[in-house]
Amino acid sequence: MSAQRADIYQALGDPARLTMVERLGEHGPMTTLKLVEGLGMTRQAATKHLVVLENVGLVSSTVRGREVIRELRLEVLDEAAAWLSDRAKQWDRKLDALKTFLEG
Amino acid sequence: MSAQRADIYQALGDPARLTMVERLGEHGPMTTLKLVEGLGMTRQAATKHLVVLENVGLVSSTVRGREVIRELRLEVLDEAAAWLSDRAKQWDRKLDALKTFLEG
DNA sequence: CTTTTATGCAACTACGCTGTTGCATAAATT
DNA sequence: AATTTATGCAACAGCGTAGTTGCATAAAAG
Repeated sequence: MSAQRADIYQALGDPARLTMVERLGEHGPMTTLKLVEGLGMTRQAATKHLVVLENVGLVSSTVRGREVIRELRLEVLDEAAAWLSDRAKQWDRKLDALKTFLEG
Repeated sequence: MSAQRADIYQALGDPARLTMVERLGEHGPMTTLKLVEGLGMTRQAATKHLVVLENVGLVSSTVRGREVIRELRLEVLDEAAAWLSDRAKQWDRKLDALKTFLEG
């Protein structure tokens, strides 16, 4: 149902996580420490946010030596964006038709 | 910053609220009681969700007699969808350029 | 080999969110 | 006028989330 669907928007619905997503989109894959810079929170807090993003598939991680590289999964973000766009368009037509029906 | 931005996705990030948005999009404006049908929760719980949706501008309400009619604000939903779409496209180009740069 | 760096895991606190019940109000209905 | 219907408001419980600190580990650097 809408449960899984909602999870992605919930993941995006936190300022810290949205900022992380933006950073990954603007500058490409990076480590946890790079991501946490300027966020005003500890590394552990940031890690938790990254786990949330990973659980919904928005971010993937690769271990490289002692580092963990986090990467934005654009396909997933794109799918989430497209779903909203499609619904918005679809409902626009539907509600428009409903409106003209009620008026006419 | 991303705080206000995140609020909209957080509002969408709950199964009950997302279902309400879908219902409003599919069937047009309706009362709280119509909206709560089949959601498996009390009217009061549903009202709280509707307040959340209203606070971020996704839903507006009109009092008609003893009823309150809730309506989906498509412009706001559309804006939220467009923002995600735009970012997804923008980052796709950016990360693609970064990738070919690193490879080449 | 010692030290620094990057990270994970666990326990704990604080707070907010979701949902409930109970009561009050005000508009339709009969 | 009495009843039903649609709603709001407030207090409360439960639970999850966001954040912290502290300790452990393992790779890189010196």
